[in-house]
Amino acid sequence: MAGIKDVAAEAGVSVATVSRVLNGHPSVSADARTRVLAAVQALGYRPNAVARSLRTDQTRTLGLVISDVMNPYFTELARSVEEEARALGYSVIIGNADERPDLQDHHVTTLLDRRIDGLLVSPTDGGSPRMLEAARAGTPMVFVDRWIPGVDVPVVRSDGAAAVRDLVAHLHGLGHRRLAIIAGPAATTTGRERVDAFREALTGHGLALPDAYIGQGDFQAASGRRVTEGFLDLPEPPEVVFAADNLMALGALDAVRARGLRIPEDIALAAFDDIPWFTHTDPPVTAIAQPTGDLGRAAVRALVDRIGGRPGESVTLPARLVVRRSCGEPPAAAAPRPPVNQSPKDQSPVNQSPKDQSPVQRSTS
Amino acid sequence: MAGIKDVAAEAGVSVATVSRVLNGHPSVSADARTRVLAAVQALGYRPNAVARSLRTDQTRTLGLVISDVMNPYFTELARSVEEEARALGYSVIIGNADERPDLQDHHVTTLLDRRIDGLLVSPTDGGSPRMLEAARAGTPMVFVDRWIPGVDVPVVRSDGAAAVRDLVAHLHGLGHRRLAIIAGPAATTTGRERVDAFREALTGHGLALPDAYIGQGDFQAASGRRVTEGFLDLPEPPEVVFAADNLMALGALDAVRARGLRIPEDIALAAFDDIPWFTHTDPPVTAIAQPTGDLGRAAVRALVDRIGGRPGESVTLPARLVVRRSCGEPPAAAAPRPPVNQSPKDQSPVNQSPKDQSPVQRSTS
DNA sequence: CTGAAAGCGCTTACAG
DNA sequence: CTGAAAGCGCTTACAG
Repeated sequence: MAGIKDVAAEAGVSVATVSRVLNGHPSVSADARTRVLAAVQALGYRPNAVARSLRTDQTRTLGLVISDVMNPYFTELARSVEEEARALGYSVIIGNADERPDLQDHHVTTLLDRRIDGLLVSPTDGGSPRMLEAARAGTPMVFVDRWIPGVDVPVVRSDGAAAVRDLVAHLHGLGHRRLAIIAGPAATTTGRERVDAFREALTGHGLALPDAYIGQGDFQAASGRRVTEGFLDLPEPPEVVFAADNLMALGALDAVRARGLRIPEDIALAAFDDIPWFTHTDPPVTAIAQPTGDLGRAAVRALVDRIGGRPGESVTLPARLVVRRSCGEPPAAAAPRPPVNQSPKDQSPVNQSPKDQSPVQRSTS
Repeated sequence: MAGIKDVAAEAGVSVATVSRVLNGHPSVSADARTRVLAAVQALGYRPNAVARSLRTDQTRTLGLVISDVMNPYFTELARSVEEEARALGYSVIIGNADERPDLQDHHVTTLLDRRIDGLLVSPTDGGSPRMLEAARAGTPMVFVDRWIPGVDVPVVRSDGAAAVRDLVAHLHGLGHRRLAIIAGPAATTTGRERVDAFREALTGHGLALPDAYIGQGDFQAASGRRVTEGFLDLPEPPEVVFAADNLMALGALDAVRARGLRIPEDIALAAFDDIPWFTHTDPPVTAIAQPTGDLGRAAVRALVDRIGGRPGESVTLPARLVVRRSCGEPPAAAAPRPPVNQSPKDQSPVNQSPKDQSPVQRSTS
């Protein structure tokens, strides 16, 4: 593979000059520039990014550590992150923690060893050692989706509280009174917040959230199934199961189906995180949709700001309720608060435009 | 950040000695080793992978260029690739081509600039310039899922011909005679092969595949929708639509639903590539499942072999038919050839073990 | 067993 | 505008 020396020789200049034209340095004669460019072309020369990184101390690479690639929500997040990063001249290396703190640490370590310029993390837990260390050491970093309280890093996330209130109002309007939740890990902010938002919304309607109606899941399908089975075994099973993510909703569907029960007649189901397939499940699943693409893009911009020494903006975007049929047919008129996006067509999200929504709330970290 | 010099100073040895203990070189005194290790510990030293790569000319990194991350099939493939790579001491950088040759080339270029040790590709097309160039230049490379004829690189893929025959037999047994296919891009091997296999299977039953029943899709949901609408507009619409991937099947579901038609009563649907959600769609979708995890792992092993100078084994694994209800209720007994995996429970794949299946056919490239 | 030194492929002050 | 030279953080023959 041709190196910079070969190009210099071919062009009849020094490697310094080659480097200058390659990096757009102004002081190069037109003649030299032409010859260098020709040589580059002739040899098919491509600069060695490893050597350049060592010298310049920057890799133009971002690390993204997510909790679970198999979760469509994170897949979409990863996709939008890569897009925005590419637009800004960065590559991204994805590390999949699979909801395991040890794997998360493995990826953080590997990424840091490779001297990535900045780190985007959706923490699996309260903070694995290496991750906390990275934050303390001043590595440019921003949290997406999930974050760790007390760590001074910008947070880009969505606030589902209003949507959860809409959901509970919708359920209450449908006559449901015994509502249960499949919670995510308490070690995650999203795990906690969604339960809190749900509980508060219930309180608003004079309803309680008994411990028996809080099932501990781990954001994976199997746990959704297990928890739902537990709910169904209760002397007084809930009328509604709200899964805190889409994979646990899949598990809940598995469990309900295995018992031969019908949704929503026998039990209603709703989920946090919307996905295209929810339009086509039996029945279509009522869900809370996040502006995932916007989150990914905002997170990259915040991180690139930090890398550039600027403050880096924390962003909170609203989620929204998408009503479908899994909680029961809403009465023709008179919903307590008009549910959003309840079009009869209800097109699958895959066909929609990528610009999800606009921010509702912003604050500088 | 502490460098090797700091460690050397702290331990009272030369950097050469530090390097030796870090790399497990045998000729180091026990005493020196102890002191170095203590210094490493004390300083929290981590070797700079960039510098090491420059020196050793290897990055311990694999590049994976896939056609579409948002496709659950490729997500799973990427996951298994990363797992196996990690087990073998490699990191992987994923490039998402989004079915665009120009983006594919962008990622190949970026990956090569970073001097990855080997490249795993599922080509989007007949071969973008930079990719062909990489193959010609002798970059260790292997194709997964899709490949390019005439390029001398090991291929790890699955053969769906037998499963497609099973599918057609199943459909024929159900009384269907007008069968249509939503094809993938003709520039991809999987795009072509699935149509060919379908046509041949039809011929086996004395059925033809008229041009009007071959819709040109691009493996994306929108194309599945568009093609299906075209089918439904035909004077004599097909009785069955077979989508060549799961995203186009999603689009087909959208289209059928928008027309207010029922599956399988009004039109039957089957898909290539199985996903957990197919169990819960309305109705559950009959699909052809690939041993995705096995493919990813075999591909990594083949690539690591090539990197190590060994030949690198091409592998072909069989896909299998999973019968559900989207093509009609099979007659209680007497299926023409017993469809595989038609358990009444039909558990969602998410709960199954990761070891998919064993190879049926192997050949050394 | 150990250290001084060269060198991986670049970039960038420093002179001229 | 241009080139010689230093140096980024490592690894590895080469002497000793």
